[in-house]
Amino acid sequence: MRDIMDILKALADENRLRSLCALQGGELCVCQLIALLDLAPSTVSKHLTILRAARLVESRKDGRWMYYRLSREFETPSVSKMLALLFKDMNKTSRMVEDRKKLKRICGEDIEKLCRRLFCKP
Amino acid sequence: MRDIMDILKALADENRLRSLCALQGGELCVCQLIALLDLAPSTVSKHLTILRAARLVESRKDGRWMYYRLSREFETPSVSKMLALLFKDMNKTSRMVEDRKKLKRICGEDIEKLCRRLFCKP
DNA sequence: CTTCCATTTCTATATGTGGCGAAATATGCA
DNA sequence: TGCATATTTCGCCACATATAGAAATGGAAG
Repeated sequence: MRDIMDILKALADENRLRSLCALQGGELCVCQLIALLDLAPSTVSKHLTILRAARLVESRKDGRWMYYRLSREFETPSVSKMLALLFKDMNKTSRMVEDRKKLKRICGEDIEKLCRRLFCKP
Repeated sequence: MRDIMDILKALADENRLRSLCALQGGELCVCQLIALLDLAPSTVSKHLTILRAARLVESRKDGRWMYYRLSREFETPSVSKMLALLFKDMNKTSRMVEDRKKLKRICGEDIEKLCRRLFCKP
């Protein structure tokens, strides 16, 4: 029950849903999600912590960058199917159509450059 | 997107989930849900308003009593399937097992008597 | 028409949550 | 070692939300 509530609470935020949807295309670095959501790094990090606590995403560290991806194994098969159904509806929304376009641009960019741009350096 | 968020936010509360699960067995009067959840009438009423706004439940008035039931038609077929999967997991939790027992007792009682007992009358 | 009463609406309050900025952490590189 | 930097943690604030109690609502019954 606690697990189910954690999952449902994790899903009940627009920016976390956007993050999950973005990860459908494969793993993303935190800075890419920051660029997508247009939120402070600390805020995005917090959201990702919540998603990971609910076991909806997994992370791996590669050098200076932390990559997040959708979990391979979910709490129960039901959760996996629920998420698939949720994505089916979500992916149709105009918000997600926009996000996919934005993400395409972000992923086309070199991560080093993206980070420099994000943190406003000379 | 707004609709999806309304549904997910409605699901992200334990007492609202308990209400939905309870309604799997058929419609219930507000006072029966009050007895099940053991919350103030105004609180339960608010929860039901949120569930109805998300179109997860429908209501019908019968005399002095208001009955709630799960919606026949959901926003999209995905929502209906999602809910079925959610119930599948939820119904296994000890909380829901308890609730089903409690509900059986509540439904065995006459509604008039239940209400009198709830509002502590002589 | 008045009273009763199940439910809802209104008001107040306490707790939870999303957001940011600053400081801490951890990693790569010179 | 020491510096640069991507991410997380911490502290705080604003706002949302769950809750209860009081007052309002709208049928039922007399």
